[in-house]
Amino acid sequence: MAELQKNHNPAEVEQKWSSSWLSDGVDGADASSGGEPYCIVIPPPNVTGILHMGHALNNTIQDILVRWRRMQGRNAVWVPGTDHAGIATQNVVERALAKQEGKARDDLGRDEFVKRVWEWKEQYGNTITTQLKRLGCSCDWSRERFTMDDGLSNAVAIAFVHLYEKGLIYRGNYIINWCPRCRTALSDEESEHEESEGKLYYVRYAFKDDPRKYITVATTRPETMLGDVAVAVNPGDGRFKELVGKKLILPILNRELVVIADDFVDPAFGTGAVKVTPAHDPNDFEIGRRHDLEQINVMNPDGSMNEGAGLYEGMDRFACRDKLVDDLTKLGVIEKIDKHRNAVGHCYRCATVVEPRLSPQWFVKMKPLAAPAIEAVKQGKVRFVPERWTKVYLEWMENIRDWCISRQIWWGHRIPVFYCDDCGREWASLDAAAKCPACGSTNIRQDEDVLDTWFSSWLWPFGVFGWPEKNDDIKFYYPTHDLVTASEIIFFWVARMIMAGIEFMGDVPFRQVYIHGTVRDDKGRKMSKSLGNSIDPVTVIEEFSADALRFSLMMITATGQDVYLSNDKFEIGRNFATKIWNAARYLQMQSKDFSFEPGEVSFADDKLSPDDQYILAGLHRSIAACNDNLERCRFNDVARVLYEFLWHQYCDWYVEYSKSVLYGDDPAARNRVLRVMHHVFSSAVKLLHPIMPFVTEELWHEMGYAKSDESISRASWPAEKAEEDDAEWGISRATVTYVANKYDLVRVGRTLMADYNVVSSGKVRHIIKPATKAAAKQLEADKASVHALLRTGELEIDSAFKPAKAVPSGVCKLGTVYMPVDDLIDIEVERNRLTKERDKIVGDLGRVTTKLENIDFVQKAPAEVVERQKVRKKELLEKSEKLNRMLDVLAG
RNA sequence: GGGCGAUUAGCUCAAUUGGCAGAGCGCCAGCUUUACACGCUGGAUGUUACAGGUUCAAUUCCUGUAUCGCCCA
Repeated sequence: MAELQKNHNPAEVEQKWSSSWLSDGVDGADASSGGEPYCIVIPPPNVTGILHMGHALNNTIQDILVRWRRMQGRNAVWVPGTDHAGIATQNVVERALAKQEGKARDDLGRDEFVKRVWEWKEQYGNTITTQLKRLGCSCDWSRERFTMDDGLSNAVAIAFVHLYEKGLIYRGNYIINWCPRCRTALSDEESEHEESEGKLYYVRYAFKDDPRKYITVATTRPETMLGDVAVAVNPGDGRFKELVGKKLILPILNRELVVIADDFVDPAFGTGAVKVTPAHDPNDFEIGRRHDLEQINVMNPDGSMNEGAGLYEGMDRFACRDKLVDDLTKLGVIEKIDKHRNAVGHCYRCATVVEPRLSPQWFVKMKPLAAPAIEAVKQGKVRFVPERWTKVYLEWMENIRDWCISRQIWWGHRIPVFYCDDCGREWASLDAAAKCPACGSTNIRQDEDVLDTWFSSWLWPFGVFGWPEKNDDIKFYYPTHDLVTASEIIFFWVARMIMAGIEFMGDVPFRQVYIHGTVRDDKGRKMSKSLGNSIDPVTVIEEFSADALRFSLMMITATGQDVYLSNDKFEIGRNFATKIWNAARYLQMQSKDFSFEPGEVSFADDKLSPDDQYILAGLHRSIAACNDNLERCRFNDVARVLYEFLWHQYCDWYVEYSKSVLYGDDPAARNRVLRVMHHVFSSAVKLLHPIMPFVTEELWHEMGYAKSDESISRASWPAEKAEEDDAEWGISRATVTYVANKYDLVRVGRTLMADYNVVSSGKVRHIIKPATKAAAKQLEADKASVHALLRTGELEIDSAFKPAKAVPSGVCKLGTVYMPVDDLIDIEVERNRLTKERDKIVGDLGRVTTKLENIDFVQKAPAEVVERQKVRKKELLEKSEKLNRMLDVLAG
């Protein structure tokens, strides 16, 4: 064994293993190897993306799951890939084009522009996957997919044609969410509502037959009045009863409007009369259809006013609003302008205010797809963790609306629908036909639009395996097991994948959905570029290490709760890695002439010391706790268990104990302790591997645990042992309890030293007066360990000890600890100390006694709980008596 | 307007089926203890947001209030 370097050098170590894993393909998986499958598909990050903390959290969790399952012996695969992110990517390339060449996409034409996007993707599109590799993600990179690659493009076309022919895809002229900056339609989910302070304008529309009379309508978007065709009132609203059917004159444009009655109108909102603009508002659109009203579009795709807006033509919609309000004021028809809070839709890619716009678009009919997907979740075929998200999912699914899937951009899967300009035939097809299937004309063309990016990602869990091929991979790995994502994506992606899985594969795409929290800054704000409060994971990796980033994230992320991050949090993981490194160094230094091979280790033939038994039992409980918490996606508990075990059980106690043996001269004992240490340490390193892959891999090799250089990620996960199994190695429950009490006793002794400031004098002497004969026997047999742990100059165990004079002392279950310090004792200080402790004990005793005197408690509480209180009372009583006796000595 | 979540030590968070409220960081005191100062030892710190209720027993279950956050309309 070569000696470990004094300090852990994560930058070097992580770089080394990262490339080693990639070149050896240790993370690859293969259906033909059989076994029990375990599969995760990555939520494909945008190809334009760079790693942010949300990704770091999301992918760390997936990596933990997949590494754990792999070590358990499952045939585990994690399929990576990226998403072509239509709008976002097109925006990026358009911006670059404008900046570098001063050109717009129209200057290049469709084919050339798409070519440029591919070039961009080839050059920059691997940024995020490279970063995921630095994070340590054990994806099977040979399976990397892209939503625009041939396989997935084929899947998209097949899915489209299938739904089209089934009548679940239709084209129609409806009000959709339009982003004037991206100049495309968006789905409802892509329009993010944000509450803001707006205004409510009250405008008077005069009657045609009597211009002195008018109806006042209220609107938040006055510019749309240029497209007004009616004014609507509620049919039950007495105020307007006589006015229905009368004609009004629209100010400015002087268009004739009719007053209509429609149930939709809320008499309590505004004035009870609303203007109706069927081409610019979804509700007005519906009213218009019911009343057969004209649809007048007054805006261009870029958000400027068109010729329908009369003299406002060419103005931007917001400039038009100002000017129009100005002009209306001059006309004297603005009654008032109120402040009004309302939620306005914003484009999720560029935050531009979304414009409701009438346009021909493609839609997926969702209700028939949603029904079985609702049923699947209700039947538990897919489980949400935490469970509360089930309700959010069901709520949305039960009120689902049709999905607008066409986008007026060039980067994406082009809609596979063709039109014949001669006979008007429309058909969907996988291949571009040469002529019209109906009339044979060659005067045909393909639809110009592309599909929503989510129309390809909803096929991801089977598309990545080559669907519609029925190959071995898809048969073996589908349905996948866990899906890990954030709550923001439930509607966009999770729900749609469930629908697609059932529709196209006949089964749900995954069994469990783990929804993790959102990463926020330490003030609770979402991390965002514009706020400038993001912490860049790559910087954290460089400053602290990927292991530190991963461990820290897990340590502070409560299940499904949001994470509050600040830079100093990463010290947790860094310090922990260093601690483990040093524990390894110590063990290595002690093992110069000792070799250890992990695997089937048995201590059945050893006479294990109490400390040995305690640490082995602790390991067994920790393995069980890790498994249990991993099963339940309680990753912070996994991290906590390992931190506590390795640091506070193994390092604080066992390593310290080991010094009493390893620096001694009993070769058999040395051998036994080294075997225990290596077994415990190598097992713990394996348990830690899913969270901290790099440092554990390094130690696995450096400590000589790796058989024929095999990666720790392929080592077997430690076998779980129940408490009753401990007996096989002679580990007894009583001894384990004794050791816990011994550590208490040691702490009492150390406190005496700290209180009297004699910690490093080396001259101090401790005397233990055991509480019972059994304790005396145990302590006597275990004296060397107690002596070493206490770090005292001299230790006596004396059942007959009676202090002749005042001696600093402390009490615990195993007995009383005395520390004679001639001349040093300040009787007053000691009396205060003991009195304080005695008072606390007496207080506790009082509470326990009250409880036990309560007949209801004794009768109704479980016997076990009552028994525990009785035991506690006995202990407290003994302790208080001891303390009283010690106080008597002081007084004496 | 509807739904969900949160409120526990100075800070960030735990506390499993209701049964002695814990950890990390920070703070205080002391340590060149032969793996580790990214460390060791010891210590202090709580009206579990508020008001009721159920219960032998409530941080935990129920009702209401307040504040903050998120989602949907």
